[in-house]
Amino acid sequence: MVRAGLTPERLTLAGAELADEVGFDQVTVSALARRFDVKVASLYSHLKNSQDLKTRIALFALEELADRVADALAGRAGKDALAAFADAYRDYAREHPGRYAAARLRLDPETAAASAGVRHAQMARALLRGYDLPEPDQTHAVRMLGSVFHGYVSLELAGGFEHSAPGAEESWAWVVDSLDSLLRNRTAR
Amino acid sequence: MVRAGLTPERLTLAGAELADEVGFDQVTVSALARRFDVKVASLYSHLKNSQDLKTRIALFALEELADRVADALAGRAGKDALAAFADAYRDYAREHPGRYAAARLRLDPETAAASAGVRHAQMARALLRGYDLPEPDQTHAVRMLGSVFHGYVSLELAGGFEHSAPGAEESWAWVVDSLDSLLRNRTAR
DNA sequence: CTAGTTTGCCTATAAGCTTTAGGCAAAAGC
DNA sequence: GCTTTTGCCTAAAGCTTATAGGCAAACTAG
Repeated sequence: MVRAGLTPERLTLAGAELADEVGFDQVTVSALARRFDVKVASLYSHLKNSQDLKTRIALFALEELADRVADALAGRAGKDALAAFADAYRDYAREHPGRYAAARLRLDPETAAASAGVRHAQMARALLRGYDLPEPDQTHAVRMLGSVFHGYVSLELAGGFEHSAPGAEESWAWVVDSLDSLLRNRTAR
Repeated sequence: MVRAGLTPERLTLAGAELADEVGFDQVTVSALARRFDVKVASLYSHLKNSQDLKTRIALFALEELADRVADALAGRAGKDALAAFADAYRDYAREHPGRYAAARLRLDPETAAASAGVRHAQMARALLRGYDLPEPDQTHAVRMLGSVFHGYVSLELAGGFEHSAPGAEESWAWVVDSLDSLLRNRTAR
């Protein structure tokens, strides 16, 4: 019989695609095996277990998202950078809802410290340099940006803005604009 | 044999408690049956299925949280009301992480329309009356508040603020303060 | 190029969760 | 007290995770 050519990397990528299609919490070792037309047990040579698969997908998504954000940020500053950062985040979540959900998986501290999550934090700080905030305000601001972006995207994906006007797009612009003026104000104090 | 006295209400409450103990996504019909020392099949006379259980817990949590927010808001206005609203939200999530997660379950439109989710939206709008925003800004602001509160709480629960200074408490105060001044500024325009 | 080793996917199996069908006894109604 | 209703039961099937052990394909050496 011909071998399927399974590797942790291919399984992770396929898992990410599966997550986007059916939702991250519907990603199972069984479903992944079906997708490769292979018996379930075969995957356990490449993955420790189901949790391992999910962690790999999460790390993959964190990397991919960090790359996108980095691209978006390149050569921009101030409000322009803020909007690019925000959009990169939101667009990724809308294009890849399953991967986005994966990126929110709680990782154990060591795994998190070695993940692209670190880059995310660094980029947020780089972005905020344009607003010249003293500590601890900068940290507060990093947390606020993370909260707003994650919160908005998560409510939007959950369909929270679907059944009312104005559209999610307009509110997003308003929110980004508000954050910009907020940060500029905080600088001035 | 003595009957256990199962009802949908008791099962929902026990399910909420279970969610707080082990996490909302670990709530299973099996675990609930164990908790009542009853066979699994017995629960299916009271619950349509596993999804039904989760929906009931979600609706319960939405009600409970709405009650708390209403209490917190009573007799307050302006920044005082904003802080009370924010704290009610965050405190509930920290006391009842499982119920909080349940409250974020995606409901089908009809169920959502009949849920306490409606009250949440109304209270947010009531809160914002103190800032005197014209439409569509008020809607944008409702969405922003929801995003920030949900985002912050969700990141905090996920342990995102655990391994760095300053504490989550201080950033929360900063965020609430920022939102207040942001909203006051928006009014002035 | 063939013999030995490693590797990859297999079958078999067990245990847990969901859900349905049908049974029997406790509680409620008359 | 007798009947009806209700509540929890056993049984069973299908799906998931996970482990153990087998056989053949692919690599590695001589």
